[in-house]
Amino acid sequence: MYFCGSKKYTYMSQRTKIKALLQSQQTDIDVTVKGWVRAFRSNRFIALNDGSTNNNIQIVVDFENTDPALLKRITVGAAISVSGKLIASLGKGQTVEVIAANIDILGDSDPEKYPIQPKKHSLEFLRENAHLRFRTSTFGSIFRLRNSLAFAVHQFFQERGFVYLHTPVITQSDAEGAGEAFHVTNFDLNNIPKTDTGEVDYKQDFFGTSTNLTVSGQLEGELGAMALSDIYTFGPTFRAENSNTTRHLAEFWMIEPEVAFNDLDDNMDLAEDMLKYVIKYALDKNPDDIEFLTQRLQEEEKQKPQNERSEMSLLEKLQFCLDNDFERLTYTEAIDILKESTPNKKKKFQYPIEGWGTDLQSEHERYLVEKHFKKPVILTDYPKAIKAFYMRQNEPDAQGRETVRAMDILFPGIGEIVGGSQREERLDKLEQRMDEMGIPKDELWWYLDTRRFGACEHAGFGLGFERLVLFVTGMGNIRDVIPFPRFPKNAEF
RNA sequence: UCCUGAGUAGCUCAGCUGGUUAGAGCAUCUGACUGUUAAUCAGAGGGUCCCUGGUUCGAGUCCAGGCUCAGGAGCCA
Repeated sequence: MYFCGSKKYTYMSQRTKIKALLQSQQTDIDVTVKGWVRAFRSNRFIALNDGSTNNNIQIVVDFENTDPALLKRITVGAAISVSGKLIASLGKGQTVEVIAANIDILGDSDPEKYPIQPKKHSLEFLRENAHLRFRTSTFGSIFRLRNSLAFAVHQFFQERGFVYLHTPVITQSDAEGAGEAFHVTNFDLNNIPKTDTGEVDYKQDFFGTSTNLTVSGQLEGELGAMALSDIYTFGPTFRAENSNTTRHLAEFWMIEPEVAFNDLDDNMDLAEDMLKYVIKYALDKNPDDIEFLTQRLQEEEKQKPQNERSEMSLLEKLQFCLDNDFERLTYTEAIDILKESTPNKKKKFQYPIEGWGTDLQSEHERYLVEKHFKKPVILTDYPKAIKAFYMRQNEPDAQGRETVRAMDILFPGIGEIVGGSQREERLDKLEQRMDEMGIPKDELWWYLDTRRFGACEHAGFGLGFERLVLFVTGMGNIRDVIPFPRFPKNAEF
């Protein structure tokens, strides 16, 4: 426990973290190190890890002069404390090692029962052991990177004077229509109060109304931006969609900046700057983890046929992303490119491009990003009919086609990582659109008030944090980049 | 939710057209060895073949239904 007060507490009693030991310029010094045993070889060499880095420190045990009963308890997964001398390593493979003078077993780990072995495990198996998977090199690296990215997000916005706004997790309506919401209720589900007409009587529920978990903080975010100018949210978001993919979670973290007086171009600049900033931060802060995951991905790609392997390594992909401007084009331009594309002409698309107005399929987005431009792409000005009610309407073009000021950022291997728009600030246009789409205006009276009192141009976007972590770690399944994933048929841990 | 594939030892997997006692590598245990890096060598233990039902003299294998997982699609971030 760490207390603030008149007395000073050291919260790491004489323990040196392994990251610091491995970087130590000094040798022949006495140290104490604590961690979990990753491997114990030849009764002599302990690979010890404490999570401060993906590298282990080697502990050398004088087994001939150590109690055999103690040696038997140095098993994979055990927590131990070692004090001894840090020396330049006598063997190859590491620069320094600790010659153990004293070893304490802090917590035993029964080798017959401990599931994590010093070998390759499948990601599926580790997902079933999510409580222990932090102890593997891969997941250690993933969650250190996730931490760095989260911190970098805050630092990016804080440096620019944004206000971190906490939007509610429990909301009254699913007005945005951004997917199915989870209901929140305090009713006894075996005895739900009904009205005379047989409908659920929400008046008797905790909030006196039907409530659910938030599907987006955007609408509340806009309220903040209409006074604080520049805000962002960063919190959990919930969707009850029955999505079974490598890119969807029922509980995920979303970053949603909302900026007054910004138009769509400003919005795109902000999103691109932010993505580059946080990726650069991760590269600078966690080079060892990126390096490890780069190698992991290379090993994994060796299993694939040649034509499915990616041209760039993970490290190269991240660097490439920093060094190049994202390609910006309109939906209409994208349709023209797709129409003229080889796969479309050769009828290789499962959904051929037939005309203007329908939404792009995953295969089309992948073609644009991975084959045509070979870099991140920002698509703008989508057809009005396929986008949300709050997006600002453009003037119809010469052919009478109606679009809105939307933007989607598409990343290689991930697809849509950011979705955003300039918002419709004109009350009449907004109300008309809500009527057309059947959005209840009375429930959103507070949202419409921002258009009644001091409305102004503004824009924002939503970034799926796990999709960003997917990209930076090079992992293939979104369930592996959040500590305890929530998805259909699974809420374990 | 749809399509495809999978479920066999703690893990990763093999098991052919149904046929005695279901196999391998790694892990574990015992012993040997001791500057190892996925240590090595010898031996041992370890199975509800996902579940339920069916066909058959006989089912890990065939059929039906279900459950779970993976990949792809849809929805989206």
